[in-house]
Amino acid sequence: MYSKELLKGTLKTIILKLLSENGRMYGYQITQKVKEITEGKINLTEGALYPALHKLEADGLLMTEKEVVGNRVRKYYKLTQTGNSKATEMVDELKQFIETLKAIMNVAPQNLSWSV
Amino acid sequence: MYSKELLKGTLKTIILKLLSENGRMYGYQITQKVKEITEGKINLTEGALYPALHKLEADGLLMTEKEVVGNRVRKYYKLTQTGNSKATEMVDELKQFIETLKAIMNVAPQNLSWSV
DNA sequence: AATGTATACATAATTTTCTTATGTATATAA
DNA sequence: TTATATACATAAGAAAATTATGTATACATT
Repeated sequence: MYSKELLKGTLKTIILKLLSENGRMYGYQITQKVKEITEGKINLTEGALYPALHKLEADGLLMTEKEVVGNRVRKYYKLTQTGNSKATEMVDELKQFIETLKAIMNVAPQNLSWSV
Repeated sequence: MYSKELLKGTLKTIILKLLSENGRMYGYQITQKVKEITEGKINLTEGALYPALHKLEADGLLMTEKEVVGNRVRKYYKLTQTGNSKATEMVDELKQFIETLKAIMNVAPQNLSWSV
């Protein structure tokens, strides 16, 4: 498990990315999918996930469908049209940010600018 | 410029990494160095940087040296021994986290598990 | 002389976004 | 009946940023 604070700022992008691939998903399914893909290294907590989903819905990026499975109500989320383009945008930005971060993390140790 | 929220959670690691390479740096220099390495894509604000530096010092990861340059006092930060090992640790964790994020961002579109 | 920009530090108010804890409820296995 | 898994939700609190502001020096431009 990673230090929790690394996840900050990336949660919404992760949600949008998963929905853009899977069409529709419900909350618990998202937590399980993330656990699966990351081999348990990222564990989405409900206290982070549900408020994020509600925020994305309130912002018009997601829409919901309720479905009764067994004796329970599941709430499926899927991207709206706006959400779809926003997903592409945010995923692209995150990918670029990742490259930028790598640039920082891999700068050569010591300043070699004086060497010939 | 990236959406600001992406930086969340990575600032301290960036600071520690830069200090582990450059020996010692002062605040303003750190902002300029980040701007340079990232080609302006990441812009550290003072409101984020200085509190982070103070926190790292309070936690014993950084120590300071004041130096008068011209007519101004510069405050140089450098890693303590604890800070040094912590830097390595946090950089490693961030690198792994980056790989995990990439795994999420690059999962194949659509679920192909039914295909032979 | 005044204005703007760069350098250099700092902090306060506010907002965002998490963590942690808690609550409700069904289903199943031990 | 107890624990675990499934499934949702929210409230209290903490952490970490943004935005705004303040101080001060130095230099270039108007």
